[in-house]
Amino acid sequence: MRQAVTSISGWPAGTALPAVLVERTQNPAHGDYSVTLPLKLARTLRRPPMAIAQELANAMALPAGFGRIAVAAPGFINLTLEPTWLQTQLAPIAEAGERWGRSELGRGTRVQVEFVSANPTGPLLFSHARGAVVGDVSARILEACGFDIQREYYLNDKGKQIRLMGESIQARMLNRPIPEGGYSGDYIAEIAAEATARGTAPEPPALSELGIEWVQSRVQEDLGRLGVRHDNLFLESSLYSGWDQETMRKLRDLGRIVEKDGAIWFKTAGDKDEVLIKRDGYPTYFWSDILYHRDKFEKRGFDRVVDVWGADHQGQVGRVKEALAVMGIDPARLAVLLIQLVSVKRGEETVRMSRRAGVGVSLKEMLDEVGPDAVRYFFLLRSADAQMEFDVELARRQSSENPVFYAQYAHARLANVLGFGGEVVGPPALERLNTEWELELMRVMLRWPDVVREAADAFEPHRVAFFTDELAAAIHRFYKNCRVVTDDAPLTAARMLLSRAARTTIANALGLMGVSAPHRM
RNA sequence: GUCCCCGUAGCUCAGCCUGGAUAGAGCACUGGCCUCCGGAGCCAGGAGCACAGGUUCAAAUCCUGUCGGGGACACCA
Repeated sequence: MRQAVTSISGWPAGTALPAVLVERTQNPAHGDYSVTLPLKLARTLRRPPMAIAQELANAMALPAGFGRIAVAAPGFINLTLEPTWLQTQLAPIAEAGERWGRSELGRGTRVQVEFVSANPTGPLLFSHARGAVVGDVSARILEACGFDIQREYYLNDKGKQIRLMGESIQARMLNRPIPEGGYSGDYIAEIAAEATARGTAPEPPALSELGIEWVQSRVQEDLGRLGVRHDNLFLESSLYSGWDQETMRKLRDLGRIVEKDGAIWFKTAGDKDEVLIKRDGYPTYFWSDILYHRDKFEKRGFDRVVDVWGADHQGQVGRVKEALAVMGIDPARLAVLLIQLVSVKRGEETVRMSRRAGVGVSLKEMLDEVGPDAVRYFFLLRSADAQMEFDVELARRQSSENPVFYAQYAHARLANVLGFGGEVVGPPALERLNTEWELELMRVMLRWPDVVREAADAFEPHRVAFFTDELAAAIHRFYKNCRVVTDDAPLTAARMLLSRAARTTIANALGLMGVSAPHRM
């Protein structure tokens, strides 16, 4: 938040006065907000920071809600929210219900979030779930901020790997050795059995099609259990019925296409060109990515696009953005979230997973073992750009050591006490909500709309998880220290209202993460 | 060799973008708390910014370098 000031002594005449930036304090002992401008101006003004702070503090006009304004060494201005103001916020929060924390910042801006998009050559690995959760929750957060969101799954339904899968199934059916680089997992045998049962011809094209269908139904099943759904399935093959030639023509006209060594290349600004169509006639992933992203922006008209990719695709980001820029599409409209590797720790054993290596623990297995809530919450307790270790034993523990239970229990406790308290009689004595635990709880939950907005701005869903953890702690402390239902009717009514507002907030936070908010556990 | 991410408590991680006032949490460990709305909880305790320079009134945060872990640099997908 910014405050305007009309003058600062010593500030050079004729130049614009700086806005006074009011920031949240890191330490609650210093109040809720602080201003550090005096420290920053001290040198320019050649005045002691404390004197500037004093002057500004006297001159500042503050919005409603603030009580104390204090100057502190070496030159801070500290602002504290008035308890009476905090208390009046409770009814609106409880009243807003699911709308509490939502905003219209996006104003209908169309954003596509594309995530998972795993090759349909095998069931999902647990590592895919991280992208699924980050993508899904990013989409939910943007929706909460009023953006118009489409969730898309990009399906690589053509190309070498798909043919290879068909050949692998065929080999299985005919009891021949698996081809070089082919697929040999148990699911290939299952698909082969299905093909035999259906009487599908043992030829790669038909088998590839069946394989994709089989794998996709498993993928959808796993994602469904995780609470993740997509609005649109986009087929890579659809890029190759005219759009490719049209785009090729455009790039040719722009002088960006060269042919050499029997391949077709994209001329980059750097010294290394990139292959689009290989000598064997197959397109590269780069070419598909160009066609696909041009389709998103130019054909379908998304204002912004968020891609959730595995970190091993890091090298692609720059190239795709360059190609977009060449075609006149502002690359800043594309945001790529690179999801770092996940390893699974089970006791002493650690299994590292890499999409490329194609080995590891299946998502299905983890869903069976720890359940969707723990999978989602654990992924969200890490920022996406850090590698992480997933501790299975901790996640599956149905006890206090598990952070997902801590948050859910806070919700269940409030739900329980609200039921226990029954109908509220008489007006609440809001002014009596003045213990440190009650005020702390109010302060934490009033941050909720900012948390949502910041998580949306930065595409950082983990902020919601960390907020949830903090809120849960404030709820547990309040609950332990302030008995809600007593003979004192006005106080009971006030604490019931506080409980309702807090329950609303934590329910919304859990909801935004796609984690269930149980009324009893 | 070039580029990207990471290095914070015994372990797993926030905080870094936008520098501020004693650096946070969970797990583990130690000691307390159930006549009372749910003890899956609360209260108390110790311990940390990889290293070296620089910028600044102020550096975990910005800059440079070093070391360590992971990833990317294919007519692979």
